[in-house]
Amino acid sequence: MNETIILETAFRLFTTQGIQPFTMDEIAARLAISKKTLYRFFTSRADLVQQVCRLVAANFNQALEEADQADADNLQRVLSHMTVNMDFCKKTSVAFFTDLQKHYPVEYTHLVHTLNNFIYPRVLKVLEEGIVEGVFRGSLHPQLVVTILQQHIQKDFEFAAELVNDYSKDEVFRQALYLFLYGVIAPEAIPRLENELKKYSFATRLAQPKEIQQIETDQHK
Amino acid sequence: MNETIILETAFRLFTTQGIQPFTMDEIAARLAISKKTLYRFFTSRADLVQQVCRLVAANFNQALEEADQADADNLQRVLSHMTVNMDFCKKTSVAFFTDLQKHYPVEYTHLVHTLNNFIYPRVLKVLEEGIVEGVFRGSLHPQLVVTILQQHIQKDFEFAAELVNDYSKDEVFRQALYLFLYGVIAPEAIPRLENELKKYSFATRLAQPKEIQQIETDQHK
DNA sequence: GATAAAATCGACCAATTATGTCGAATAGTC
DNA sequence: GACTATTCGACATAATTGGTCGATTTTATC
Repeated sequence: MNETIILETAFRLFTTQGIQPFTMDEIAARLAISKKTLYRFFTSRADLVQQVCRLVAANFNQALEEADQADADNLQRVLSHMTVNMDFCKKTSVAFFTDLQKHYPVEYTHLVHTLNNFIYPRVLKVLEEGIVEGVFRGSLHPQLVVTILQQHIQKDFEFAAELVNDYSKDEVFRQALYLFLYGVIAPEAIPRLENELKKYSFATRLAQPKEIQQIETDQHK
Repeated sequence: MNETIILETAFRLFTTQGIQPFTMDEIAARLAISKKTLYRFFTSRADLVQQVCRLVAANFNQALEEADQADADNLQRVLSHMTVNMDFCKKTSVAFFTDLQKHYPVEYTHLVHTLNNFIYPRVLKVLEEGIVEGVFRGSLHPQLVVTILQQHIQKDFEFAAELVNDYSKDEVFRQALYLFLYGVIAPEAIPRLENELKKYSFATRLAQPKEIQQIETDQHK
């Protein structure tokens, strides 16, 4: 048994289903190891949680850096940044954050701070450059917009968690994304935006039943 | 404060986020009442859980009865039954069932039994009639198919919960639904099925971004 | 507005549950 | 077979949570 396997298992369980449902006994049982072994690699539960948080942050940053690698203009960059963020929100259960906030408040604050510091400076920079370039509306106050965006995403995240009922998480984030993009884009750049969005439509379209498209085609015959 | 409000709050919290995350203190706090008041309406936590389960069952049955009201043939009935079931799966968090199974095993068994008894006899009857009518394949063993269906849905439910990551719950259940429908339908009734499915497409289409449709239309200009 | 009854509060206790420890057992190496 | 490294799971201790109860507030009635 090694540290990586334990950490990755904990990461998967915690981020998808929350921290509290998994006791140290439970985790050890799932890995088919004893608690003693578990405590050999992680000095305490708090230690395990902290390392999972680091992994969360590292993954998020890595996704952003990969997005940055691509040769892209400012419109494309803001889109890819937002997509990374959206995917992160979809992948991560709110339970993870609520459990973290309640039981490891310091760690929670730190993680949120870290995540924000990864994405918002990037978005800010791209917004500022894009405004100069004319792709985003000149009336935008970039710093303020980024702060507001930060608030909105947090709310959407909580909202999506409670409303899995009627709308899919997917749809909530997609709508919020569009709201933001059309909110910042300069009117004359709208066609460009829609063209860029089309490139992303493949990913979002996975959620659309092929059967129905088929049926419609049949109808048109 | 009255019993209904408490019960409905607990119902909403439990079914969407699981039972264990909500202590009696937490529930009381959310309702802005004291524990004493809470215990005036529900003699124990087990009592509250039990009543929530009854409400779950009642809602499920009501949805099925409403579906039965409509004047429909056997194909339409099987579709509406399956849709009710699918919606129920989408609305209800797995955490609710896993918590129930672990901490209130008797209640769990009873609820599952009750839910199954609501839906599967209905599906069985419609399948049997539909086979005679020729809308479903004559080679089907209805009783066996229903039992298998029951197993499959349970698995899909667990699966959907773990994979919220990459696919939306929506899509998992939709694919499973199509798999079942095309699995039982008689080849000659496929056009009818596809026609019926089209009526449901509105509901499933909510998940499709209007913007993208718009963009596509623009492209075609 | 005085009095009684009903409802509410939240501190408290007891029981459950979880974390973290430790001696014993097992596996591997020379 | 002796020595080391690793694993096991029972157990003690700490933390959490279900459930109780007297004190207090609110409501109803005269």
